[in-house]
Amino acid sequence: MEWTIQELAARAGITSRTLRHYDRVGLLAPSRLGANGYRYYDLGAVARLQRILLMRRLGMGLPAIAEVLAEEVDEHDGLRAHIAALEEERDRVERQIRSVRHTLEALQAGVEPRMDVMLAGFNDHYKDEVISRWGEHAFQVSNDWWHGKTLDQQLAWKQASEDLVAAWVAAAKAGVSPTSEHARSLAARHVQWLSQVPGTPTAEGDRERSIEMVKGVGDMFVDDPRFAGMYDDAAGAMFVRDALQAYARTRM
Amino acid sequence: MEWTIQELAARAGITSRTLRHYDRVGLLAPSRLGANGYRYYDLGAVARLQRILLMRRLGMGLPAIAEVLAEEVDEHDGLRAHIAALEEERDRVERQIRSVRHTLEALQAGVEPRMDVMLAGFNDHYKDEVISRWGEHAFQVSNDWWHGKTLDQQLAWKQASEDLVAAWVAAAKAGVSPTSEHARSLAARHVQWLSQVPGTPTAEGDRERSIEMVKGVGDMFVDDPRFAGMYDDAAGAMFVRDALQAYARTRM
DNA sequence: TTTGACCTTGACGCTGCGTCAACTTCTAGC
DNA sequence: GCTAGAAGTTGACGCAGCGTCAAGGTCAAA
Repeated sequence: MEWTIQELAARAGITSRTLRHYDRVGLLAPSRLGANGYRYYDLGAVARLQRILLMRRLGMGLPAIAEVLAEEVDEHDGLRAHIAALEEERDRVERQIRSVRHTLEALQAGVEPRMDVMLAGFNDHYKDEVISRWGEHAFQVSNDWWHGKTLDQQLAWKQASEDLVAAWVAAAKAGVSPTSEHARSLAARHVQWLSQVPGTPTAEGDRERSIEMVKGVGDMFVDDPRFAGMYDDAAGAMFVRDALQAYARTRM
Repeated sequence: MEWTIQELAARAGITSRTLRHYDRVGLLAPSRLGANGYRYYDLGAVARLQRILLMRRLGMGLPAIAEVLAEEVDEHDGLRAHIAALEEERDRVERQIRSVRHTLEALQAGVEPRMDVMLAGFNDHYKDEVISRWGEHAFQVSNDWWHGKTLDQQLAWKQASEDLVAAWVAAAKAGVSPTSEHARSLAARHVQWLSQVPGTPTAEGDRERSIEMVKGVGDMFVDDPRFAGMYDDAAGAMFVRDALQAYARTRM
């Protein structure tokens, strides 16, 4: 028994283009090639195609399927790995749903859903940076913490951050010295504010790493262009940095 | 305040390539274009970019985002539609997980996980065809029914289908007439077998549509190349068709 | 022999950028 | 003022998995 490309395609519920594609990428060659160039498929090819389509329906990529068919990988293990990947995908979509719902709620409450730039390091957006700066664990914990808050709690946190920024800006404009008592109290407030977030060294009582983190946060104000918009001039950012560093050196 | 492309990119946690892309596709143009061709972005552009990134993080496509920003679509409605789409995606992944788990079980039980071709019309693979032939409802119901069965039940169903095919083949080879009593009893058994599946007209007691369906199933044996492999020759398929049609005409 | 269905090989399109390549322009230190 | 290096620009290809023409050769039935 032998089938033409269209017959096999109809039988399998796919198009002939797909079969040509599989031929081209080496996934499924026809069992016979006519003198006219026509592709003919026998039972063995049909069986192989069925395995391919089975795996494809399960969402596997063609290279992965090719690997399995080449028996480089055990089929059971391949499927198990695939289940794990699917579960992760489902969880990702779950999180997205929660996130969009949250956004919608915030919009309906008349609040800007965009998180404040001072949250840098504590949301998904800055995930990579947080991980590289404070480790995977810190991201996981702080991210879960943030998403576990109610909208009201998030608003309170946002308000606190805005108050803090306003205080910093006012002090900078007033020409206060970074080592003055006022600057130190602002820095203390800043550290206090940061230590609310679980996963940070400060929250975990790790003094050595807390000091490093506070210094690092100070540097970010000057070095990181994402913070550039927060102050009218570079001097403001430098003031915050210097105040935080002085605090870290002498009060922590 | 104004930023260069790199500054804005760093601020937003994306690359300059992305910003150029957004410019090219008309999603976000720079607020100013230098005489040297450099792109400069102001606060308005930053705000627009933040809205873009917010929506993108929610998984929306760029054209959809552009629509929202063009205010052709209400933002709330857009998000609600997006939530619905995400929920559907999550459910789809859910179903996939169940399907793969099922496949793995079947493999471990030493059973071929590929459903029998006689199930055509009652599994995902033939979804489009079932829907076009018997409607969306039939697909939903029969698909849920199939996936709700245990492995043992599926195996029993599969065995019954194989017995039925064997009986048909034997009768065809024996040269039985399609209108003979033997052929009629086989047809009755076939209809009985099909009526187990909820969602079919037969199972739902719709006599008119049952007759149509049985005739249609008969036609499929001859017209549909997916059934071609079930019998050694075209005569076998024609025998099954004729027997089913005779049964539908006289006994239903 | 014609007609229409089916076969072939290109080649572009889609999504959202990543990643060279080749070239110009700005910035900072000497 | 010079020069190095960082940053800017516009192409253009690549990715996954085919869909979808285009242009032409082949086959089966009337």
